[in-house]
Amino acid sequence: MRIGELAEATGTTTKALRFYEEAGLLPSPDRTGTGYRDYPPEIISRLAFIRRSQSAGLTLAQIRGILQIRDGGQAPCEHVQELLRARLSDLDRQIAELKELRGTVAQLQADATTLEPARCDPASVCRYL
Amino acid sequence: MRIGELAEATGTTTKALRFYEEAGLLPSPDRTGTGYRDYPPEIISRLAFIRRSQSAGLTLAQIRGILQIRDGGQAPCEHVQELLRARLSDLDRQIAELKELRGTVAQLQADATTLEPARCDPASVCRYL
DNA sequence: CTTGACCTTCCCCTGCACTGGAAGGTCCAA
DNA sequence: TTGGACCTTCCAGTGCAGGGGAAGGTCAAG
Repeated sequence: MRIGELAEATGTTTKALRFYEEAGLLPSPDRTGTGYRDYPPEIISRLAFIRRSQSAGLTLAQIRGILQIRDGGQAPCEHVQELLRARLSDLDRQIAELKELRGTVAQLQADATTLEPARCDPASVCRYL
Repeated sequence: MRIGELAEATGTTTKALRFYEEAGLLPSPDRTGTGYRDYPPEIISRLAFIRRSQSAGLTLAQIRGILQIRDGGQAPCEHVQELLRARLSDLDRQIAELKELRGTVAQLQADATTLEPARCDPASVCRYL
């Protein structure tokens, strides 16, 4: 199948497909006599995997790592487990950071709506921050 | 004061100070006879404001907006209130998104540690994702 | 035979907040 | 006078995941 068909079948763009190839996530496909990329149907499930991985918040570099293990003939199970563990603790950290920031901003915002401007000092720009 | 002193006094770098000037957050300072930037001491409180704003999660573009209002002779109170409101709801949205993602990833990770590899289909790369 | 949709490679652009480094000028102490 | 620490400008790159668009080749229908 041609690149446009594949893009439509997988809900992505031809730009992204060429980019994935360049980035080592997709193998270089065969070419037709006139140089058009000619993909085998199996490539669709590979792209489905890429999309599932992305929606789990993995980066393309991490996904490439998994694919390389699989392409090397191994099962990437343990590597995937490790990535998921790391991703989870990273998410916990991010959420905690954002919650703390939310607390700070909420306080600033509360002050800003209840306190009177109270003679802002122009030199310090704004007393609400 | 020279740029290096100012950088040290405010805990930033000379690179960042020149960048802020270029980005319109700092006014162009006077120059010495040989072209060195020569900052007045008041600039320190402006930089303190920039740092406070950054730690509240505002972007440099937003901070520039506030500074421009102040430099135009107005008090930026209302604008700041609006920015904080927007920032707060944006944080709430981000936190909700991350929590949802966390739920997904936690489920994937739980499956990955409890389920046996169970004949992964190499064509779909990894059954855990 | 031409039109329009598709394909190719190529390079630059996006947002964010800087950082690194090169090439050259200046200041101060030994 | 020399050396090192400072300063200047300018250009390029970082990470992330592509997007935009130019210049040109190809395919099928009318």
